[in-house]
Amino acid sequence: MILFKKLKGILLNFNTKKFQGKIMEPLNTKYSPEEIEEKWYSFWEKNGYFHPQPDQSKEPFTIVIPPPNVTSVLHMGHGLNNTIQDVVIRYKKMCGFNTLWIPGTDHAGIATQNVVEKMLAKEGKTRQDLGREEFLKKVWEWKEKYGNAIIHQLKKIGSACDWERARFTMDEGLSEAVRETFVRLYEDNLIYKGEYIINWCPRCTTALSDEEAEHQSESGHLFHIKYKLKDSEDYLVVATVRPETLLGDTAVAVHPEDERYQKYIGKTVILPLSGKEIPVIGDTYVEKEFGTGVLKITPAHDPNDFEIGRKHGLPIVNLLNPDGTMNENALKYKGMDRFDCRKQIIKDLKEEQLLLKQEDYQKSVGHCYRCDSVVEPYVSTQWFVKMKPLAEKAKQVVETGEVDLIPDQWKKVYINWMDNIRDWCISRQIWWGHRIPVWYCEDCGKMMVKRHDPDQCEKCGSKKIRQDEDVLDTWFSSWLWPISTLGWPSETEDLSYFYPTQFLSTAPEILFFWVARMVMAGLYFKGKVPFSKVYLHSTVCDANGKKMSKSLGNGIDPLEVVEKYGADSLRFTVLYLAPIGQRIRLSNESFEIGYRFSNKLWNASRFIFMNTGSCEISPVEKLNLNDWDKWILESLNQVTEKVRADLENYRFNDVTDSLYHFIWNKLCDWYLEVSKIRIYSKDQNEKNAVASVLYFVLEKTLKLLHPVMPFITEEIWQKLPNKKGDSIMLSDFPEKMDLQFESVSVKIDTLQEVIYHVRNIRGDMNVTPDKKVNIILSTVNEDKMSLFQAHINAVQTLAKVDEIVFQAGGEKPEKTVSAVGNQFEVFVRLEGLVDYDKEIERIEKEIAKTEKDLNFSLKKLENKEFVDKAPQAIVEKEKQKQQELSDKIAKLKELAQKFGK
RNA sequence: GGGCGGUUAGCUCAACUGGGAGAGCAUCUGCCUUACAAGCAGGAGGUCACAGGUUCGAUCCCUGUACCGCCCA
Repeated sequence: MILFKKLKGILLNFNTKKFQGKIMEPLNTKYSPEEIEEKWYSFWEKNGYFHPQPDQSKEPFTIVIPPPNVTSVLHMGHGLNNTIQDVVIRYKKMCGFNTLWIPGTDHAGIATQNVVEKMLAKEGKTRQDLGREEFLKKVWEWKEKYGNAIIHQLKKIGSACDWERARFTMDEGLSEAVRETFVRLYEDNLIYKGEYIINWCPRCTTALSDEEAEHQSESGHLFHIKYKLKDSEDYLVVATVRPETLLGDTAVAVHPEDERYQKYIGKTVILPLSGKEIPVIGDTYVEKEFGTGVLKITPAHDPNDFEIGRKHGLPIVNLLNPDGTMNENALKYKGMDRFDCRKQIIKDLKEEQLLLKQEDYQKSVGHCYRCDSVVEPYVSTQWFVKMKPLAEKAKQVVETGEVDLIPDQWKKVYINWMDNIRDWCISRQIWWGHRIPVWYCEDCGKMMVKRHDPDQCEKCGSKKIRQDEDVLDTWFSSWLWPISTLGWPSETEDLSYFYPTQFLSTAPEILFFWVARMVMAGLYFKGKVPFSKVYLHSTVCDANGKKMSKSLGNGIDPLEVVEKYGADSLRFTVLYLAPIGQRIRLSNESFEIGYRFSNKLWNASRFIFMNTGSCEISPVEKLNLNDWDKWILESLNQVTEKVRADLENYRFNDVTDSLYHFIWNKLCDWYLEVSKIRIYSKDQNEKNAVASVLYFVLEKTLKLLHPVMPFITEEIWQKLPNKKGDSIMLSDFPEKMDLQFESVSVKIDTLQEVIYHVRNIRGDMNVTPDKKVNIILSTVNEDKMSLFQAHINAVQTLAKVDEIVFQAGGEKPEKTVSAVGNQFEVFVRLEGLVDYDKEIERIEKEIAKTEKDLNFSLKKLENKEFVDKAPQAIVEKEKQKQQELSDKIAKLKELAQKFGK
């Protein structure tokens, strides 16, 4: 067998030499993505196809990439997201837009600092050992060395990004944008500094925004603790999930209408373990039904308590050091780690018999989104952006559809968030990032917020000024991304031409972090929404439906997939498997879908090249088309229309599905097979005609597929005799042609039905493909008769038939096996004896099936209400169906009777 | 606790505005037929989660239940 294959290869290679005419040499026998992908990527890049210039005669179409972190490596989520963007960019380019896709990276303050600190830790050093300036130098070195890796990995999957416009959030220009933004918002009273409760990561020792604290459900306990009343034997029982914070309690609260506790309001309780006296207050915030109905108030360590504390003027007692150990306010627990402290306090409460009850309870705990440590609600002085004024307009543009979220359901989520928006904590206690442009005078205490670094105090002239130590949240630079990458705050030509952008594709989890804030920034600083369409792509999961993540280690490396199956296979597969708004489940084997499809396309193309070398290719308009030609052109027309519509509606899985079935099931299974008749014919005119149609269809098909599979389509397209231009990337996306070929589909359906019946009989009767059969086609319908007569060849070739005899109705011929079609019968003549038992079994099975259908149809038609109320067309259809089924049953019964004798 | 999705063939998912459900993979049978065995031809496989309701008619619309997932608190 192996020998045979090898021989086949040699023969093919030998044959191809003969075919070197006006057509370039055929494709390699084997589809090898690695041999073509790099070649074409550098071809596109070298020729500047990714790098547009503002051109007033053309309409721009712009996408900004969601900038990946400099610390991350390409994962499957990027694979999917960037495939989607690339499909849109390439499609729009082929539609004649002046397209720009801006790539870039994000400095990822906390994450990057963590990486570099870990490196230092290996040398036994801390960032404090180096000092701020030296440390930042190290981070930049690291960034230059490793930070661009991810963005270049995007090239492997074919991304048509304009690399000359690649940006980084810490670039000079983008830093200027950040500073301008900060100062302007401060001047407009939208940025303020204040002491509030924020999320604190004790491991990163920095504040986090609400969005950066990820809440997870964990099993814990609800502790019932006895708080004794002052000068009394009476006591209150407080229920809490965090007993370790009780030393920071500054009140105990009950609902003012709670009959059990009303009388205690205004009294004083003794705080366990410390003996401190704190008041009992009344507040409607307390839920009477929760726990015991008595709430301890710890303003420094709970956001709700913080609010109540403010309302009641309670003192704030902070128990924690920035690193998560207990401070002096924790009295004898000072210096202990927060988690050890909890254990110790529970133990001590038990010993003093103050712990009355401990019940299981599911609690929600915040974790740092960068290092996963448990974050602490923590009171400190931070910088905030006032969100309400910005949110108002940002909400409106989504409500009106000026910014369209796809799929639709995200609108509600977005609007809900905007309605409940809270101020944004933007200061971070780290070194890597945009330093806050605020200076303080050491002499007079003056605070200055400046666009340019000052060298002295503007009030007292003192030179002793120092800049705020903190840096800004990374998202404070990424929310400017659509404007800053185009040059803002400078009014550049790029900005005025390419802004606003048209499309954004991103992961749903950063809808608030990033998308919502970009809308705010775009509106506030530029007066225009930053994009009109936002596509929130599917979540990429493993085969078990678990989200792929680094910590779970269940990710699939896209680069390994590209190496094994090729970028086109990766792209096709992720789109094919990602229905809009759903999860996408991937395993390593999933990519075989794309690979098999690539291989199919490759081989189909190879077949065409191999057999048409000597052909004269003419425009299809000049050809005398047969029914099959018309049918494939009509099918092409339909798929063109559908693919266009689905691309416009971002239904990427429908795009891949339509193309898959057109290419595989129509072009390859039928048209290519039937074209073999003419391809192998001796008549050169016939050969020329079919070759012309084949190339026409192939060229259009490749273009339709190019946005999804850029490499393989370019490789094949470049070898077409009928290509025009330098690259498929620059060609026009196919448009629907004006054809009037709808009527051929009925004809081809009938022919396919005949072929299907013969194949079915062959299968049932175990006739191997090497044995040709003779058949009799019987019909009283004249149209069908002439159709069959005109297409003898197709039936012969596709059903492996030798001789066809036509018969205008009448008796079933002897020694045949039969099948009943729609207004025709097929009789397959079998050598030797026909197995009558088997034949009668076949027919009876068919009768049973048909009768079931007929009964259903009759039941409907017997229903008066159906006939009266259903639309006329539906009733007609049903009647016709009933007629066809009855006819079929009559024929089948007639046949059965013959055997019954 | 609030919000948003989902439940269709053994598995993963489709089905445009209601008119007796499709694909890929897996499976069974036959086949190296001169593009492709990563292939071809044929077959089997589904009370469309459950219970009500609207309708001549419900996988599709409405209500409720169960289970799963995501987001927010």
